[in-house]
Amino acid sequence: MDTAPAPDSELRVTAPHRELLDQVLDKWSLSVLNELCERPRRFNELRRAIPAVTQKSLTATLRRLERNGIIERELLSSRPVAVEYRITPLGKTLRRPVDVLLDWATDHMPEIERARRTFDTE
Amino acid sequence: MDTAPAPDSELRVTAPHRELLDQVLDKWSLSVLNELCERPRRFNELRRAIPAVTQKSLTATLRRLERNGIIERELLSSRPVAVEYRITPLGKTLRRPVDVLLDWATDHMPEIERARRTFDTE
DNA sequence: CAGTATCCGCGACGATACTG
DNA sequence: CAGTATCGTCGCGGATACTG
Repeated sequence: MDTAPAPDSELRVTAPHRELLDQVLDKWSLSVLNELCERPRRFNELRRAIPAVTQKSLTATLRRLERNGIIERELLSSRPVAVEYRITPLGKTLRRPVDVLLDWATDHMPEIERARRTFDTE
Repeated sequence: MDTAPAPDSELRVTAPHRELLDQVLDKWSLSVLNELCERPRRFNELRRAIPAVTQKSLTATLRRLERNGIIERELLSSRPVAVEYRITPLGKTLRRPVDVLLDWATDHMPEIERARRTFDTE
């Protein structure tokens, strides 16, 4: 090899990585994941659980997560039509990284807010 | 307590969490972090290291990370003007969560690509 | 060298209305 | 109930030009 890379541990931020993170960590995905990690939900259950999301955005989020194999959609053949969304085994593996990230955010939020105030007032 | 929450481990996706993740995991932040984790860099060093980024976006990314206390900007009083960016202790704590996330992405990329192909062809 | 200023396109997202 | 369709807004990010 010529360019002698990787000093300690590489971050490897490739285009596919970025695209994947954009799909999986987008605005509503974490909230949806949160709900579906507890138990399967129907569409309107999710709407009620995440009041700020619109139909359109929720549908888009669900499709995106389904396409990436994170969640599953099952059409229950009942009277008016019912759909159940549940997390897949692959989706469950995403939980740990997300938890680590949210723990980081929670732990360092005070420090970050201090940094912001300092930055904003000088 | 009344609403008996948290079945296993809660995800806690609050608005501040989302805002923070948006600031810290945005399009170019991971690449910048990657570079600055190795060693401090000057502005144009970063541009060369991340060829796809524009001046404007790089500047914006650096400001945002600086505001959140993730990186530091030092103005070196040399002849033409030199600026050095380096990661802060707080910034270093972000490394682990990001690594976990990227490892997840790397590990599951094949499975995810399979899921996408399946979804797209049916 | 390290930015700032300006213009602009494009995709994300919301609001609203309609449907099998 | 679980969507689709349409319209409109807004802001990110790119392209380009200029500056201390």
